[in-house]
Amino acid sequence: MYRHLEHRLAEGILQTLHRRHPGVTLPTAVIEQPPKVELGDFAIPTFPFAKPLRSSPLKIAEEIRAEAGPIEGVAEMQVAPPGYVNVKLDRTWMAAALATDQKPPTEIPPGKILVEHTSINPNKAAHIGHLRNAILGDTFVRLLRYAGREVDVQNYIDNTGVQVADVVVGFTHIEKKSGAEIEALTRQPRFDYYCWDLYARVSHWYEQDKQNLQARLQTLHAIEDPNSETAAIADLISTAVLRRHLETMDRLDIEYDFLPRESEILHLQFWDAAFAKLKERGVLFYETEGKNKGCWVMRRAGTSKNSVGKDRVGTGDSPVQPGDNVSEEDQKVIVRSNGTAGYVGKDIAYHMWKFGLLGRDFAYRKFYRYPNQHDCWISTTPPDDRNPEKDHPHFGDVSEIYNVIDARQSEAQNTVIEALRGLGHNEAADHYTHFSYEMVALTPRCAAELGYTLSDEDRARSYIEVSGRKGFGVKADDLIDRLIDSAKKEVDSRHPQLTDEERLKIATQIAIGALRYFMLKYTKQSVIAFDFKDALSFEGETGPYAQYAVVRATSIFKKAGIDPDEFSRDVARNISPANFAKFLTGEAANEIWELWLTASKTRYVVDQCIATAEPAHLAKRAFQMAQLFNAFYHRHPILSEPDEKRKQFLLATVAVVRRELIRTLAVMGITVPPVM
RNA sequence: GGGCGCGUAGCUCAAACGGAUAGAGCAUCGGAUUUCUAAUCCGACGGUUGCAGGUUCGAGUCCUGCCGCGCCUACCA
Repeated sequence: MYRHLEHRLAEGILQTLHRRHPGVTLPTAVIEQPPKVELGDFAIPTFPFAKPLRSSPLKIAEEIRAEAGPIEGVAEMQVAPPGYVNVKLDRTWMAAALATDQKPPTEIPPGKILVEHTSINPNKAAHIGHLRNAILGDTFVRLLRYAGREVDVQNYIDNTGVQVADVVVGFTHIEKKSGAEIEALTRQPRFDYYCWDLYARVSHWYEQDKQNLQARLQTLHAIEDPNSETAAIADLISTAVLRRHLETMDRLDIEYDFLPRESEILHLQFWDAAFAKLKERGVLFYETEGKNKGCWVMRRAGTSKNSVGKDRVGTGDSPVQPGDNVSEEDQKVIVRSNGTAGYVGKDIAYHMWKFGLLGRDFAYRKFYRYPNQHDCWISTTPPDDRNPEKDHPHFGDVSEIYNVIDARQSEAQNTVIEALRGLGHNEAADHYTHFSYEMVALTPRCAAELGYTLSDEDRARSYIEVSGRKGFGVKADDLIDRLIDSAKKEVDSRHPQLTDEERLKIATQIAIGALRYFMLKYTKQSVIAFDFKDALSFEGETGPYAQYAVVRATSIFKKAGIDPDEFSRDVARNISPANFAKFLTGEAANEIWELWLTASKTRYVVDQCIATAEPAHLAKRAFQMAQLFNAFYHRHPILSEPDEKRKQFLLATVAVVRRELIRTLAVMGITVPPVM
């Protein structure tokens, strides 16, 4: 509702100015929020209009105030020096709209959006860094869906790369296990933990004797032949670990629609199709000398087109031609001299498929069914898989994509975008968003707590990077377990009358709320220095704080014997919102009005999060709303309120805030327990 | 060397598009409940937004230079 009024206001202002000053080109009106509610609900700085209108900001503000006709929902405008128009909403009108949950119609842009997130190498357990990725990605999916967009969620599985090969080496060369023995192990609970340790041992084994790296090369090569015993073992392991990852993420209510695998990108010759087009358009060129001799290379994204070429200095943006002078260090090898495509090459092919530009498709089968009966599909290769399903959803061929991938890969991501551009797919490139975020590292204290010995240098750092290769990090399931244990202790002591099952369910909701909030409260570009003390906190700016506010709101209704949703419907039907007027006017009402105003901004903040690709705004908002509510709760006893009309008004306030807070938390993937 | 990012209170972080007195949480100290459960609330303390210039009516935000830190810069993925 707030967002709707903002648009209406911006238009009204511009119309007024255009009417008064025909023919003058004006910048779009900036609508801001005044620093304090007393000042108003919207603020329009008039400074930007001063120059084009050759007038003073104050005069323009006065002009807007006097000349703008009535705007529905707006009660009054005030001029504030040095140059603002402060706009006050018609509080009663607004409250009526909110209490009855009116949603102005919105235009939903056409086209499907594909969000790729998680994409963990299926060779070891997920760790806290992967949690950040999945929680950011899943929340972004929920944001888009809240805004009415159609979204496919994909989790890319690199099941044929070095990392999987390394664990295969661990099983076959270090542990010397047979296929049958490995299969038995995959049935163990938390097989991914087993791989976590083994992966670290393999890295150590390589370091001990460089000769051991031969095993990696052989294994990597063998995996590419789908009929080999090694490929079968790799598939066994990666599939089992993948299943574990899905289970881990399922604990956090994170679901996927489709799991494209690298094995299919290889077997279905996606790369060949892409390679042909890339050569044809001159995006790739064959290097005939230097260290990249014999490779097909591409200009690295972000390197200047005319910084190196001897005869091309200053010639502008002519396209790269085969044999063009791109210095060695500006070259990105896409196809190795042995003819195999590297990671970026396969990624280009995959992204052409995402946009429906490749002319090929995966085969599909069902892989994982969630408790809510939602199916997650996986890619498959027809000759090997005799029963790919004919009746599958249509994946790919989308109009916009978001790739949740950490900041370290931004260059690779930009190279894929440049390749699309080079192929002439500017439209696709423009709708390709690298949803970049920083890593989760450990505080030195946390690292020490985990039993790692630190150098003096490490101790002085503010954070230390985790390393899957070294087995250094906090595993996702371990963290979730600890959070649940910790929450369970609190619930046990607070609600001994509940059954253990009930208490565990509540503890789980609290744990997930704490974890998801923790991962969302930092902006993406901030490195999270992880510490158990912060992550296990349930007080202050945390998920449980916001959950608790909702529980309080619910308990008021419970005590009164009223169903909050039913109450809201009754407000819509029976109670004239005009009754609210006297409780919403005047200085004393500002504090409660602020609560209503905040509650009106859900959609506004959702749009802001999407526009900036930053879910942290939403977490901030949930906390602010909970904070305002807790203060309100403390200040205004509701059930004991003697004035019946005022009591109804206060209850309506609680109902609206509760509803919007539940919605906001739901977009973050956080549910609210019945009691806390 | 080049590319990207960061530097804000003791600590961890906010402040979309340049806007009114730079805000939270934690920590520290002091207070609040016979009430709809205190996982709560109120208050105090805490700032030359790394440094120096510039643009602007206005800069934490934009530009230039410098200092410090991180990541990327593999025929790995």
